[in-house]
Amino acid sequence: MQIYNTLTRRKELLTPIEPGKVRMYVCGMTVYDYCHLGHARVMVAFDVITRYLRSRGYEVTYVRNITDIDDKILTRAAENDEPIDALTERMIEAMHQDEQRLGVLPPDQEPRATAHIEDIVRMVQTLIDKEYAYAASNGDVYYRVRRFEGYGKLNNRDLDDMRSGARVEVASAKEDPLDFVLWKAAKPGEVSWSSPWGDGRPGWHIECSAMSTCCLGNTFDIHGGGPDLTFPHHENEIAQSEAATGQTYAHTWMHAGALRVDNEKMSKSLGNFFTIRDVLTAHDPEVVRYLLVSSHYRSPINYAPEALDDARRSLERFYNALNDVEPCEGAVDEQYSTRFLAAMDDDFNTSEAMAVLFDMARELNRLKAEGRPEAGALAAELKRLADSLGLLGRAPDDFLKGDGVELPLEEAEIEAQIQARNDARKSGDFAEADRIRDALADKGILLKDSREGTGWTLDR
RNA sequence: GGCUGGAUGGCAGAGUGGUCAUGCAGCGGACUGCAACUCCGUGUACGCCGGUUCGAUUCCGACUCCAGCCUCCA
Repeated sequence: MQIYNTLTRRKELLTPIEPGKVRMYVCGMTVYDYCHLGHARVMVAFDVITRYLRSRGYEVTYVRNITDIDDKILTRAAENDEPIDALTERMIEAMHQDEQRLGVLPPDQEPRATAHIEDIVRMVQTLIDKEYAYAASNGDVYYRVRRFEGYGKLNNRDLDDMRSGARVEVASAKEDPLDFVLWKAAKPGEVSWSSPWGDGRPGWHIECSAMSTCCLGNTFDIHGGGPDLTFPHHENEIAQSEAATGQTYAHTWMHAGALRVDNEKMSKSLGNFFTIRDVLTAHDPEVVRYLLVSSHYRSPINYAPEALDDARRSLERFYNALNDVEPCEGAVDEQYSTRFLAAMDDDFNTSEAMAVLFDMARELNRLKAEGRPEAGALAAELKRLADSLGLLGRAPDDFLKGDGVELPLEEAEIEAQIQARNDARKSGDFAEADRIRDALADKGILLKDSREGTGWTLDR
């Protein structure tokens, strides 16, 4: 199993600290708003990674945090005139719904920053004791970046290069402009926790260091996140954790590619984002997931409605192939799983893995056409492999007939029309038969004649 | 300016030093009453200029362009 490591900028063999076990931490959401497709991409990417590693026999402990205290949360709660807890609970629940609809399995642990204040304070104190941090005159505690030798190693960045670009903060209490905040002093009336340095709240980076260490130990196997977290967030995490523990923080750093719109990153600050829930009102969740899985996790994906149409047509191909086959036990040509595993073992190459699945679908269609009994075993194998990508888990009919989407006609009415058309066909009245078919097609019901009879699918 | 990636056929998107990615769309054929589904067949694709090589889309160098990070962002 090879994985691309952002830290070393090359693929490396996965060698878990504890044989057979993988401990993974992924930076999660700041819960002040609904998740957008960029978030979906990260969730799905690490969901596939987790599913696949498990299917390969690894015992994975997947931790993804929730940032439930932060400036943006305070601002939004104030704007809404809503208690902070109410806002964050609402958004967490929405996030769980979104995930669940996208077929993302819950992480094993979902620590919240506000539940780990003690751990955070303890880590800040350790950093102060080791002189990697200092309490400033304004009540903030800062990390002394220049004291940490390895600073910049994740991003291959030189401190002096950064310095020229760093903004000069007006009246800063920092010793050095590069220093970043570990603990923020509370302004009057703000939500706060008490600490040796006065009332305040944690800085953003420290919570991840504290919670990951807390849940997974000083050193763990994989640390992941979105593409925009490499700097400064992950760089700062390394500085905090390695200074505090004196040990390597994470072995492998994994970053998902950006989700773009019109060739620009989808992000809240650019305001060009689509929320997951909005997209799901018009598109089947599995179609959205398919779009996210069909590209390699590190490549950028350009979001466009046409891309979703393509994704839907591709899934239709799979479900058409799986339709009218009862999956069952049986021998299957091993080349499929061999190729699939080889692709996935190479840094989770889902695109290549999908190509194998399409080959299986073609073969399945052939077997079906010939009425061969091996079709059932091949269908089962196709579903089994696709399951490690979180795809093709439904009954084909559910997907092809809309699954929950409101139908333009009652099912019984559709069946009645099909019966009427078949009667017309039998009596040679093809004009009437075609009229019925066209009328149904106008409503989005597409008919398919086969040896077994006439079926239908919903055209979305 | 610094640091990362990237540029592949109509579109999306893998990959490889010399025979097929794959999907969608298109075209031809089969099946069908006609369609749909499906099957078979089908495409002078690898940004530009040099270099290495018997041979480069694939390796090396320059160039152009695109994106991300350098500020909160997944």
